[in-house]
Amino acid sequence: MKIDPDNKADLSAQIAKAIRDAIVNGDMIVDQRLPSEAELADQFAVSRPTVREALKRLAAQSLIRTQRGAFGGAFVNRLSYEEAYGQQITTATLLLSMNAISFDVACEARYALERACTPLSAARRSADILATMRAEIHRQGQPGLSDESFCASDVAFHRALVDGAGNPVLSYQLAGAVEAMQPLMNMITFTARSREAIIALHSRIADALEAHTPDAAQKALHELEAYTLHLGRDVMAARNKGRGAGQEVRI
Amino acid sequence: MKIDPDNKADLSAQIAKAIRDAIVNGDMIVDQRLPSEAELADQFAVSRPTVREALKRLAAQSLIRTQRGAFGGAFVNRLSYEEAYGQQITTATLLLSMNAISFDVACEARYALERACTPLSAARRSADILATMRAEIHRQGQPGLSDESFCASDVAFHRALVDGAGNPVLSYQLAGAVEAMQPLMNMITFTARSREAIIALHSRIADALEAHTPDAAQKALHELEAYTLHLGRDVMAARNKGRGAGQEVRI
DNA sequence: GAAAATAAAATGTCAGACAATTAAATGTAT
DNA sequence: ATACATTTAATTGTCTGACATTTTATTTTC
Repeated sequence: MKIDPDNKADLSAQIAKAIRDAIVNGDMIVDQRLPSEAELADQFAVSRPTVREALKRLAAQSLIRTQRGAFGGAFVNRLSYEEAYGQQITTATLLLSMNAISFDVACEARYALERACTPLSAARRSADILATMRAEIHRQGQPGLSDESFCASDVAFHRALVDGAGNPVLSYQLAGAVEAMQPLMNMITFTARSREAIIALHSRIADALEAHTPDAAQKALHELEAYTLHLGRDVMAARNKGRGAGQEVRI
Repeated sequence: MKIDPDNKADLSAQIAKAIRDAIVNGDMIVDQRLPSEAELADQFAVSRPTVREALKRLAAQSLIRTQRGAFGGAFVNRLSYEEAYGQQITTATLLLSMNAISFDVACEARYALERACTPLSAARRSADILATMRAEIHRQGQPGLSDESFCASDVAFHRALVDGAGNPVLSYQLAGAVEAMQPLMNMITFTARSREAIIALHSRIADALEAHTPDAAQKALHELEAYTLHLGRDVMAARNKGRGAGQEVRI
């Protein structure tokens, strides 16, 4: 791992890469202690600040954690689901916000992913998950609920649908997708009219899961996608009126 | 953004968070230049090495890029699909390799995600994608192909299936899932026997996409999942023989 | 034997310097 | 006047050395 060819790229980036490779390849295992900063500086023949920059890069990716004091140091970190969730959401959010993604594409991806979970959720949905969904539906029907709160509840509902599949890997993968698209979806829920229709479809989905009828859930989800797409296009059209723009939108 | 309360956490982490928030919230837009390291050190009332550590953290997440020389500096980076892919794959790989994920759970998640793409792929599959799939199938049938090469080809085939949906957001979301599970899948393709069955199912999937028959593709994918699961369980059983272990496995 | 003081090891932070790189500004020759 | 070379200034990259802070192990003291 100590190799460091004499190319002219950032030393700290090269060192970070060497250590990252060692971790990903399994040469260093979870909770293993890295050499101290001073020792690493020696090994790589660089100064301590350079080593520190490399370590901060790894820390930013949750690959290592550091502990101060005697017998402290940098340790290979076990990447938890929570940390991975967070990174996933940040990355997905930035990807969507920085690149002109058409509403259609984002919407399609979101519902395609959710449909992947629906059969599993219908088979396994726990009483807990169902209760969450019912509670969110009830909340969405409250008069005077702000747009932000409605959207947050919408996200919570869809997350429950995903979590209902009882597969943590799926939940991890989809959390980013669903949460990152919230700002996009926010735009289309500002009328009381659309809320009613959305709530009705949410109820149908919850009913279908409760009845263990995946096809019915799938159908309701498809209708929700079509309705969302329809509303989204209306909003886009209104937005772009007089601007002559296409469907591309910066969220 | 300059605020920095006097809590006792790492200064560089706090500064990184402040800048990251500014970027995520849209206070700083793509390609905008950050103040120079010296200016940031002034603003946050810390030393330049501390600022640099913060910037390296952000660079590790592809949030900024730096340029040397006059009129250089740190700039907000447009997160590209490629960079996001890479991070996704790294994160997913570590998540799976560091946490004891049962083969069943990983397998289920992978095929659930792929099934989400299949209807779209069947509707839109380009000649290009079909050609890729056919080429990979042909490659998989070559005698003397190493296990590693077979697995790489398998991954390429499944990526083509995903990319066939023609939705970059979906491709991004699934790239990590599919690639991260490669090591898991590697274990189950070491017999010539299983290769034949897998190739046959790949062909059926390609045929179904070409014929625009999503149901047939879905059915073949289901069978592939069942077969994969079956093989995987055999491998697990053989592995754990005499160890009295459960199904959990460290990849 | 228990509590307090001490020592040691490590990360966190700072200050100041120099090297390397890059684009703009300036100068020079054709 | 234009093309090319030189200088200059700004900025990141790196180094050295020091001190502060935190944490654990050890030693001392009662």
